[in-house]
Amino acid sequence: MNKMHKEHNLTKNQKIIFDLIDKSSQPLKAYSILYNVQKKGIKAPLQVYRALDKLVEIGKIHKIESRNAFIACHNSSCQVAKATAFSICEICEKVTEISSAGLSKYLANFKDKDGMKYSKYNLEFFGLCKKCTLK
Amino acid sequence: MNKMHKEHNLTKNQKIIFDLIDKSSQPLKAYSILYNVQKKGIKAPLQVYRALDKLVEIGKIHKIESRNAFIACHNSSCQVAKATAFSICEICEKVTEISSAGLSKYLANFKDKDGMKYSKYNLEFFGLCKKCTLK
DNA sequence: TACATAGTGTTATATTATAACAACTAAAAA
DNA sequence: TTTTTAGTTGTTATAATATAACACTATGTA
Ligand SMILES: [Zn+2]
Ligand SMILES: [Zn+2]
Ligand SMILES: [Zn+2]
Ligand SMILES: [Zn+2]
Repeated sequence: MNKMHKEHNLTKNQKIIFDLIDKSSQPLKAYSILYNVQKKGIKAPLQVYRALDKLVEIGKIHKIESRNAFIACHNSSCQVAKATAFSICEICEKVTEISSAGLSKYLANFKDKDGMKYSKYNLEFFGLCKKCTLK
Repeated sequence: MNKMHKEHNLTKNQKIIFDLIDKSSQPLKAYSILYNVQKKGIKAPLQVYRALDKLVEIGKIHKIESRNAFIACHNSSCQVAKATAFSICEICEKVTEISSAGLSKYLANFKDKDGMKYSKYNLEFFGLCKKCTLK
């Protein structure tokens, strides 16, 4: 069976956990994931964290650092595991992955004072989502 | 006594903890701070976290989200508490606050697909610092 | 003074994450 | 096929990070 670019054969635990995150409309926290997959035989935190680590590594999910939560990648899984940007609503906690060619390009090419370029970044914007702005 | 713009009279605990962070060459973690200020009478995690929360709020320090660690602000304390950018070395863990007018401007004006602007952001770049690049 | 606001000290507890080790599985090398 | 290897699993225990709740104290302001 020939693997396509970026295709990863998830293991059982990885698949269970990815499916849960992927179906969720908001980021999920590790222990909430644990609670939700216990009926499927995943009993310990470490089983969850191991799957999360792997899924992050291969770019199927991203960690929202300011929230200690995990969201499925929606940028075609994900050319940019190393270059992530999110908007986070400070009221309802809705999180959206930003996919902007302009932004990616700007940040990928950003050099600091010393002329140093970076291999990876994570950007989190905070504000109010549309819904919460109208309230 | 008239307060100047951005001047904050730190309380005893806030001052102890700010001084420690300010003197440190790298970001400090909450429990390492606790350990280091116990001789000064700060005995419990909550005393540390309360001071940290306040110092973050007024922009004297920033939290490095991906590291759960705290660093003193070096952008004149800090016009940009709500707009932070750091570079993080993935080998030696050195963290530097980036102060780039171009970057600030770009991000402050960034609008997503829906034309939404954000009131706040945090950006963390990862790579190798100069020293570690040469090794 | 009286009141409000913020900070303190304390104990207990919640939440997030990793260490250590034995066992299993799949794939690839011999 | 057997052997080896790398990766994953299941498990118990524990480390690291962060907050709840409550009584009390300081400080500024009306
Ligand atoms: Zn993505
Ligand atoms: Zn919202
Ligand atoms: Zn700053
Ligand atoms: Zn370095």
